[in-house]
Amino acid sequence: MGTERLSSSQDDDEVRKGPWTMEEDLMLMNYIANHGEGVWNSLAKAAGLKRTGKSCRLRWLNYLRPDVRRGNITPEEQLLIMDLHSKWGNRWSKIARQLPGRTDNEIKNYWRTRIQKHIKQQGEAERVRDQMISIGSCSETNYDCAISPCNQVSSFANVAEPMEISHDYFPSSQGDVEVLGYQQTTNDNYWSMEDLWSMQLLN
DNA sequence: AACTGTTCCAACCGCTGTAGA
DNA sequence: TTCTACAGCGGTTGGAACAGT
Repeated sequence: MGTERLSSSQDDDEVRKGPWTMEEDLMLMNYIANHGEGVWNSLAKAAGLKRTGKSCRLRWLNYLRPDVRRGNITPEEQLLIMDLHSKWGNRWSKIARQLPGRTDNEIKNYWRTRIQKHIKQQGEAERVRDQMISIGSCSETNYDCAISPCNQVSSFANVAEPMEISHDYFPSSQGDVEVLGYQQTTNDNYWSMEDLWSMQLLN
């Protein structure tokens, strides 16, 4: 990324990398508006862009396409992503096709950031639990550590590959709770929604 | 205000599948 | 059958933006 090159007479023949400039965007948009999409390598040359066809394709599909929607993934979309991911795993493009205007890249990024957050949170929770168990101070009445299903679905490190068991990623944001129509009302719930998903999938 | 850590996402890379010669 | 070019996909990374101290 940080490899963006400023144009110079020496670099004129080189392939540009890095962030797209407004001028490049306009060139690509104008060309496609006039000629339509085509073979991307020749399109890049014909449009006068010093980019690879691959780069042009990616820029168009993920950013410039008129019907592309970015940001503000709705709770409904969240739910659909979760559902489809449980069926198909990391088939981002397949999932994206079910969400009009969304790109595989965006869904992939969205998923990854959620997962990474969850790995961290769960990892910390497990470490605390382990410590509590090891010192024998785990209360049966107010702490869910003893037989927590979190210990069965060990971590997202495992989930990353076989995503089929990944429903336990449910983030704890309010929107998700609304989507689920399920709310944990007290702190003595032994099974979180994450855990319920895990159990369902393990069965 | 300055610094540091974290999050998010645009873009790249490498690989695979497919079509055509 | 093999080779080449291209499209498409999923994984990864770099850095800007943001949040916290």
